[in-house]
Amino acid sequence: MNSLAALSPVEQQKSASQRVGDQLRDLIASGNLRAGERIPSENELARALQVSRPVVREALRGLSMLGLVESRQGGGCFVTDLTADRLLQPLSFFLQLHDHSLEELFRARALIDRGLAEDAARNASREQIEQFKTMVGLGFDLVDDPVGFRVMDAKFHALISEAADNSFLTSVSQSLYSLAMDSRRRASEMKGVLQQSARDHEAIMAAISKRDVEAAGEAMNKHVEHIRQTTLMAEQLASQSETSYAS
Amino acid sequence: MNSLAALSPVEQQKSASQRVGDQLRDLIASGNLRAGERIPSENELARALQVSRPVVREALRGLSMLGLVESRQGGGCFVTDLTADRLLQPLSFFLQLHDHSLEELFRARALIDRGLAEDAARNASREQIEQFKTMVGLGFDLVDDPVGFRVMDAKFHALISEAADNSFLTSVSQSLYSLAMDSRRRASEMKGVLQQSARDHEAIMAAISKRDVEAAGEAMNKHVEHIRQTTLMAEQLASQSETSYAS
DNA sequence: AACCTCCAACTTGTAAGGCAAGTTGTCAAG
DNA sequence: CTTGACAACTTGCCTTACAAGTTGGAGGTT
Repeated sequence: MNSLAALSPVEQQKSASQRVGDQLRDLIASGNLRAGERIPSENELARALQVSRPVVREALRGLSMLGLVESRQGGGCFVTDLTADRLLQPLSFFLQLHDHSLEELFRARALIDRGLAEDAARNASREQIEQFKTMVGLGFDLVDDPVGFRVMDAKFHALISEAADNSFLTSVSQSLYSLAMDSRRRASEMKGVLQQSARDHEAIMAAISKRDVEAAGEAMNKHVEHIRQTTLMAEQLASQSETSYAS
Repeated sequence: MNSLAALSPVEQQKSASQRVGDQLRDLIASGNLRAGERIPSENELARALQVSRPVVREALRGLSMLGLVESRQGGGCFVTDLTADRLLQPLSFFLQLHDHSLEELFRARALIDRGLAEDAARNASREQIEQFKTMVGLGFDLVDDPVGFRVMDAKFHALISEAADNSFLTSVSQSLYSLAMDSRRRASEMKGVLQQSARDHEAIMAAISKRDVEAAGEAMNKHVEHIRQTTLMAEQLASQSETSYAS
């Protein structure tokens, strides 16, 4: 019998600033510190927590990088609005790092948007379906106006999220959407791309208005697949011209 | 014409520690600092960047909270392994904060796990399918051992994630999984629940081994639906006994 | 009395120095 | 060759100090 198995790892107590940061984070999570609220000054916190000001500062800086708080010189430190895109910003670094996972992200978006479209087909109100119809009509008018189309496209996806009524999935979907936006911008300049998107939107709208859950999911799946293909194509073209420029 | 329109917002220069943090983060993102690599000491960085040591410390602390670096007292500061679950840890706070209704989270998990099961059916290797089979067999032996079954269950879902080979979705799925774990613990004590889960696992495994993508997704969907029902039921029972105790 | 100006107090940003605690590599003794 | 202790280095934490920005109120003006 190995006596090593009986040994518990040495309790590595976290650093003081880590503990302070955790406490403040829990205060925010539990609602004791609400969005926009002012946080006691660094000196007050230091006195209250029996630590030095640098410790408090490091903790606040950490929370600031996580998007939980925001400090204004001379003004004090405040809890941010705690919106989804702010809190999910570290996510974009993760994507930047593992950039080989573009395929993964498109797959994720396909899954999630398919689900959102299904739920939209289940829950959409009369007014929302009317909005879908006007948007689809508008889309066909904007196939030669990339900027205008992208604005409409964002609203279209937002409306689906709204109809699906799932704030968590909406947050994730929007993060994925905005992450691919730079690449998408290039792709939307290409010929025929927006035409295809307009047709896709029409198919999605038709399925939702008919309350056909499965068809809505399937149409959205195809839409994301089209976006994936054209976006990757645009990326390839961009990197090719880049290398030819470098050589 | 409004002359205000010509004014650009005051260039609010970020704080020094923020800039230092951004620089280090970019070094990591660009691969100049690789996973596990040692970061120059705080004093060296301070000299190199022409700032004071507290500034460097705050930057490193921020990156540490983001899960990018890890400092050991006396040992130095190192880039972490940069695994997905470490980098996506802020996500669990986000889930905790916006207490999205349990319904939303279950719906999200249903969507994502359905997709993972579909991809697992597409990609699973021979060895992984063998592992699935042994796990399913083990599951039926553990229907009277809630603790053992939960361990197996976690491995089962982890294996699906592994087979699906999508680190992003895996992280989200695991976050959702562990988030509902406390509630799940209660539910798994109930009669028949684990029996149903074992049968669900069998159906999922069968679909995957047959490479039936759609059936795998459908089986997983039903599985999550069963989990949802029994978990919510257990929650209700718990809250009922709680109120009766309080009165 | 209402309003404006200015300043003092407060808050965050940054710098510098110092000591404690932990790790690591080296070097000498066994 | 192994082992032990020591020295150098590194992070953790504290203190003090000043710069830069914000805020609110005192005091004078209208």
